[in-house]
Amino acid sequence: MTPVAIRKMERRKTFNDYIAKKRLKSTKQRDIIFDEFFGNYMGKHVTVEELYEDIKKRHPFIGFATVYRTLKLFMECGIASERNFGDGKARYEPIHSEREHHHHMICNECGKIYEFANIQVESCLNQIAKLNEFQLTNHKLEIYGLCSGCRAARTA
Amino acid sequence: MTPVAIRKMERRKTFNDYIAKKRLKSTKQRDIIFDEFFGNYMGKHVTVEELYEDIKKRHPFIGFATVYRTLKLFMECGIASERNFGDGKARYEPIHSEREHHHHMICNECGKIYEFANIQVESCLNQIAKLNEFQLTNHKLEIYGLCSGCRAARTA
DNA sequence: GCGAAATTGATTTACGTTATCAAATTGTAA
DNA sequence: TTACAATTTGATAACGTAAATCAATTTCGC
Repeated sequence: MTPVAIRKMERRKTFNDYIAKKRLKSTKQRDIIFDEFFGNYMGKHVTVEELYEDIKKRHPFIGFATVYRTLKLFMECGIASERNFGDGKARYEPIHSEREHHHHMICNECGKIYEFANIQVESCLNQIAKLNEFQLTNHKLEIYGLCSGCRAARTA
Repeated sequence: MTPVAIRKMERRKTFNDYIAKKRLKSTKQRDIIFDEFFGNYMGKHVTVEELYEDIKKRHPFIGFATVYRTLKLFMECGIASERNFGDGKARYEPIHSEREHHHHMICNECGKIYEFANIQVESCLNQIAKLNEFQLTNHKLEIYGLCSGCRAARTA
């Protein structure tokens, strides 16, 4: 089994446990949305609309509101994260692992989103939180600027 | 003159220069919004509505759209920054100084916003940008969690 | 299978932000 | 100062995302 498949199984367990704990119900819509989201969007940043359009191809009976609600559910149980890069649309991303937090560099010119992770930053933040007696649950770090490609294009 | 007053004057000059460079016009509405924003909201994070309501008390003739547009103008010339803490409303903040970048800790319980600055984080980010050939223009860092007060209240 | 509770999906509603446009204001050049 | 072009204003409409609504359907414990 590939690492991605294992990760998907882990998320599935977390989701099922959450459903059970909260006395929610397991439905085929939630299964479909889960499969689509964790099958095709690992490492991606998808808007609700994009995900909805994608799912509709194979499952035309699924409603827009259900996709919305299910993504919120994924967030609640901690298997997805929401990001906002300033274009007005929320973007959702399956969480890879609890340990490895990563961040984003967004190019102001072409809009491409690059990911990076940095241990130093993480330990800095933990120190800061500790110093301020703040119990850290999550954090977001975004760098805006010009990617190497657009920079080259500009000077050309 | 207080440091805050000096800073306000510096921002004023930046704004005037920007107006002149772009061949825009100096209006009494812009003056009023500038005074209010840089007079009462240094170190605060104000929504457009809050600022509008505040201004309306003394200047009932000012329009909502004008406040919006003027804040965008402040952003364009780099004397204000826009933040989004996940409640759907954009918040604006006068920029203290070009050098000292600061960040935010947001309590998930009481919603209070705490500020912090950290040189180590800044240098980390500069390194990361350099490594990825990314030309950094600005960045946002937000820590979400539980502040010490709410943590104490929860265990009590 | 029964029934309470949750979910769905189509739709409406809410809300923050942006666009529109006629009227007013500003800056400039004569 | 006057005239004129360009910008700005303010009220309102339009827009787009997210949330709320609600009857019909589905799930799940009994």
